[in-house]
Amino acid sequence: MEKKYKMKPVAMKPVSTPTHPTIRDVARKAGVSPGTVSRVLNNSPLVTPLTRSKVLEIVKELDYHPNLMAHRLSIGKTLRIGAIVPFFHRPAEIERLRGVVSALSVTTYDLVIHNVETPDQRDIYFTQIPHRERVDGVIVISLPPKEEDIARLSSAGIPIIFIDVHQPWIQPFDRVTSNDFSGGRLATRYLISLGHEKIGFIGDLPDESFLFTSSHDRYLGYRKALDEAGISLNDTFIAHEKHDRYAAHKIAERMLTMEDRPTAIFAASDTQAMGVIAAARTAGLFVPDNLSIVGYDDIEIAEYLGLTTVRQPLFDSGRIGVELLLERINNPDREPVEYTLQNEFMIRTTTSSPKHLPQ
Amino acid sequence: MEKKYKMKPVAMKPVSTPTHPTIRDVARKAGVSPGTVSRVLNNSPLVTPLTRSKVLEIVKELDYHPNLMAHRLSIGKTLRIGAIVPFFHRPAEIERLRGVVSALSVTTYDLVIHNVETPDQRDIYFTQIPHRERVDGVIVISLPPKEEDIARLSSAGIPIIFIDVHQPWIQPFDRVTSNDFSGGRLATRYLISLGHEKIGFIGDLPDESFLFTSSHDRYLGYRKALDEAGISLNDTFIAHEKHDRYAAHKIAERMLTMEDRPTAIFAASDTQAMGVIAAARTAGLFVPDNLSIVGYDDIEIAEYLGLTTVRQPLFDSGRIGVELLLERINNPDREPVEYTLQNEFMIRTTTSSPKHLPQ
DNA sequence: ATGAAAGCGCTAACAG
DNA sequence: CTGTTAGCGCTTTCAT
Repeated sequence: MEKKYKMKPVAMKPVSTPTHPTIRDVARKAGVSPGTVSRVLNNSPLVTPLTRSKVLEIVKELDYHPNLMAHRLSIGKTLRIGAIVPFFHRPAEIERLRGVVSALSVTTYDLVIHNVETPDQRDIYFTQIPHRERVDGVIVISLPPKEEDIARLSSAGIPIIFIDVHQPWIQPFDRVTSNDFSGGRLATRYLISLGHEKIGFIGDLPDESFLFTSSHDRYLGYRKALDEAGISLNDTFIAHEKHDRYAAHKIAERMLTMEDRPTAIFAASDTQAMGVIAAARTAGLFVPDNLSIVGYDDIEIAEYLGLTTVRQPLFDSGRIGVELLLERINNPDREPVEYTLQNEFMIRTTTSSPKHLPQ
Repeated sequence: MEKKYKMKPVAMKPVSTPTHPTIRDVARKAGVSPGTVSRVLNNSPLVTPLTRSKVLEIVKELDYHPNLMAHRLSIGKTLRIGAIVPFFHRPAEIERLRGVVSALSVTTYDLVIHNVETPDQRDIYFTQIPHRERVDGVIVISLPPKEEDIARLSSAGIPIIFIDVHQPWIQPFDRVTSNDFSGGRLATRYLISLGHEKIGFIGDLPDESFLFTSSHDRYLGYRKALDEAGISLNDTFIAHEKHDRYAAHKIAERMLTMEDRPTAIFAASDTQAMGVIAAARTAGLFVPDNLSIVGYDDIEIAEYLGLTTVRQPLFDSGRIGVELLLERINNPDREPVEYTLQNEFMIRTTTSSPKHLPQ
């Protein structure tokens, strides 16, 4: 009755579904109780060295591995961190993610990545992810929630850290930021200090769907610096285009072939600065003698290109974001903090004083 | 006895640890059994439309979300896919990962990423990850296991797919590949067809630690094409350097300033081709008139640079990898398959017939 | 220091 | 169709 297949004991693929040893198997074989096995596995001090070593021996012998899901259900934590990140192939986001991955890799937390490329996806993730039944905390990178999402997010009661998000309504949350306005001002001031007065700006289109603010803030910094230097704004030197090398290239080319062209261009990102560099070449302009170029971000390729740029600590933003998040997980009642990272200005070879060519 | 704190029922921060509604709460409030709630949640056809809607109503009212860990423990699956990927900031790996993320985003599986930057990490992940208690399947990207790992990997009995791994000892596993040898041959043949005979090659250093083969296979393809065309190998036209723009730049510069320099260079990756482009500029050579350049991969920036290159379907490799993996998860006994993706040759503007300059 | 037993929240027979 | 009842594998009091 009990052994229908007694005659063919090896019949049903015994290998392909090898039922894994559980904590009970270990316990039985070690001659202890499951509780004790659990204790040694969790480094409880309440076990005799002898039993501990005995248990560990059996663990090795059976090649036992604890069941993750059972563990997590039992302790009431998911040990998962969700990351919501837009355009996760972009160099700057990748660099932030690397910081996150790196910091998380030395913990027991898993990272669950959600890539956002459309506003729809953004909305989905912002409503679905932040539930304690799914993750213990979430890291939002460069992606502002809508103001109307805030209530839900905070009532979800789950720790959230915003990296590179500046909307005022996220103040109830932890955040790590850097100052785009001052970065933009810094870059522009440097060009001014070099003697430039005709300074162009190329940044992103005003963004309705994602509410990104970086490019605009850098633009405001640019205006501020000009204003402080008493240089009046020239609209033909200012362009807002898609965040994209091509678009930057095209518009820079137009700008550089004007009668009265800028002698320097501040691009709101290194990606766009690359477009400007190429445009200079197309226009027959030497960098930096005929045109100075400053970028923003200091993505990996910037150094290779010799691009002068405003370096924001991308990797660190991810790393520190994780740290703050884990702190909050352990101490949910702490006041929200904002951790501001300092930019660094990287002077390389795409900038110089304007050389006056023989007319 | 049972209610020690009867007099102070609201005392201990009731908000910061809001105990979430469980399936029982829903059941009770809806006047049904937990089983029934579970059924509607899992779209079982065995529920009356009436009770279903009733239950769903309560679900919404209570803002109930099922506990992931409990669900997964109960069904005996982790619903997790592990990805082991080296140098996950590199454009080609990112593109593969994007394919993976994209394919997984429409499933219930989570992706757990493990970034490998050292042989140690590789070893750790190859021994720890592949356990059914942790993930339901694993995707290995561009990272060959050592031969000695194979036994453990297959005896772990967990579905694994290798993307871009060519070692013969992984044949027991599913894999998606593209043919680097034929890609290298293709690129070189094209240059030959253009009339080039002095064709340089710049590829990676022979790699001891990770056993990467792509660069070497492309090199073999290069040699094959030359051989087929009856062109004899010139050692001074061949360089193996770190996988890196700088290194490629430097070595290309040396190559291009030789007395007898190549008229074309095939770089084993677009990244290295970028170094060659820059070196040409440094050396005062116009591309393509004075120097033709072919890359490999077709990473995003290649199109922008107008780089002629061998396109391998990176995104698709990830996407298809996921598909094959999920198929195997559902059908563990299927024969191992190899899915070979076709390369595509992208002719752009860095290649032309060699122009004979006036000596 | 260790064992026994209850329970984490869900699913899946099994009855009815 | 729905309710009841065992688990899934681990942790954690509570006794001893």
